[in-house]
Amino acid sequence: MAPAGRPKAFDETAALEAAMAVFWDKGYDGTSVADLVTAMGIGRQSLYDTFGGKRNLYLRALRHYGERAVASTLDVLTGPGEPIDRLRAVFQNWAEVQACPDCKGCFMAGALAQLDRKDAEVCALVDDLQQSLIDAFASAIAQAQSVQQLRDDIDPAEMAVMLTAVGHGLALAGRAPSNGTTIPAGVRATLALLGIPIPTL
Amino acid sequence: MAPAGRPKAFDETAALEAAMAVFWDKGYDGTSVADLVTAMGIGRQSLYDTFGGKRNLYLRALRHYGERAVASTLDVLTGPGEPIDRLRAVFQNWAEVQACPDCKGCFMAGALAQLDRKDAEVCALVDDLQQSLIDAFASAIAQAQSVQQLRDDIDPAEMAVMLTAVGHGLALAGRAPSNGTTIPAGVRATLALLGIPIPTL
DNA sequence: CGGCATCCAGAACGATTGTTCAAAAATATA
DNA sequence: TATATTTTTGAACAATCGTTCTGGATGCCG
Repeated sequence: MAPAGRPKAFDETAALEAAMAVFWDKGYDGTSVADLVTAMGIGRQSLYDTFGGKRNLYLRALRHYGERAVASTLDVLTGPGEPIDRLRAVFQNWAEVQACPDCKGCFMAGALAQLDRKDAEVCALVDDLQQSLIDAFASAIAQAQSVQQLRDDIDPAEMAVMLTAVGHGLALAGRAPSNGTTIPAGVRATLALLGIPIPTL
Repeated sequence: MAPAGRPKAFDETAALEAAMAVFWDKGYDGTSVADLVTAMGIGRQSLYDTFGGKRNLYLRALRHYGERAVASTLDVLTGPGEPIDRLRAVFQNWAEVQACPDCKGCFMAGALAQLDRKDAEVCALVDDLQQSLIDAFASAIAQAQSVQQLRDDIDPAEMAVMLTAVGHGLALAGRAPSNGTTIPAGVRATLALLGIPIPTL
């Protein structure tokens, strides 16, 4: 049953994504609630009623990012197609996303770097996302190895850790102004090192 | 000629390193000048007289980090010994440093992630440090390739970008609580992928 | 219609921020 | 000793922060 009263005049997830964009761009401490309300296009009171304050809003934005961006690469890794093609697709996608001039890196990586490590809630959330990424990588790697598409002298779990580290490192480099040339170079070297043929990048 | 007057009662570089530790741990926005003066053990006025405020102090801490930590791995990369041994030494050193329980990752990586990208001064400083790291890696890689210690089918510059990305990614992961197992795993996979034999890690 | 839930605008809250001012105490050089 | 410079302590600055309160307008439900 719908509650009696005036319905929300704004799309909650749209507002959440707007907030995520601001946090993504300026970091947690760098964004004020004034920035948020103008970017989200809602009143300050609505922000507190709906999201419960700045910190809760940030946590929701982080979860939303996990359900969107992380889940999308998760889908690619566990999707159909040859396992080696899925691995290549992930890195190619990352290269495209991160090399754009106004790229802001990875929201999760930024959260990992700038948030208080003693904040248990954020640490747990980020750890979960990162672990699910590593697991998906590991299983795709194991599949590729089992069909002789990838050298099998390296433990899939350890290789998965390394590949996510590459992703995070490139996402960090994506914040620098010179990302247009460094990101594709890093992706190219990674794929070459894995023995994955590259069409053109 | 020494200036007439009461000499400084504190060691300037020691205070700078204390400030760097705080910035390193809590980030720029996360540290207040009150945190700084207590950690540095000096008066608030002395901080402004000697370092010229919070922002200048942060810039000096960043430069100091560049002259210490970055320069030390630079020395290893360009130092004596077989080129492949120097590459391995760098990663082993990183693994040791980052896997300790209270590791704070890489100061430069943190600066890259949390500082305003529009801050030209910080961007230029970090870019310089990163580029010098990449260059040192590239030349060590090229040397290793020229003596058949490393596969030579990959461009040294691109491989260097990838390796620094791995370093930054692992430094980011080093901030997470589970760094004790993930960091050595990532380093192991990286060295194995390069075909560098690993003693025991 | 009448109550309820939401919206917006704006003022105000206390707390903390980075920074500066002021005066007394300390120690070097001349 | 006298002068100059720095140190320390403590107070105060204006600005911004996240948050809450107030009031009035709006629209769905029963």
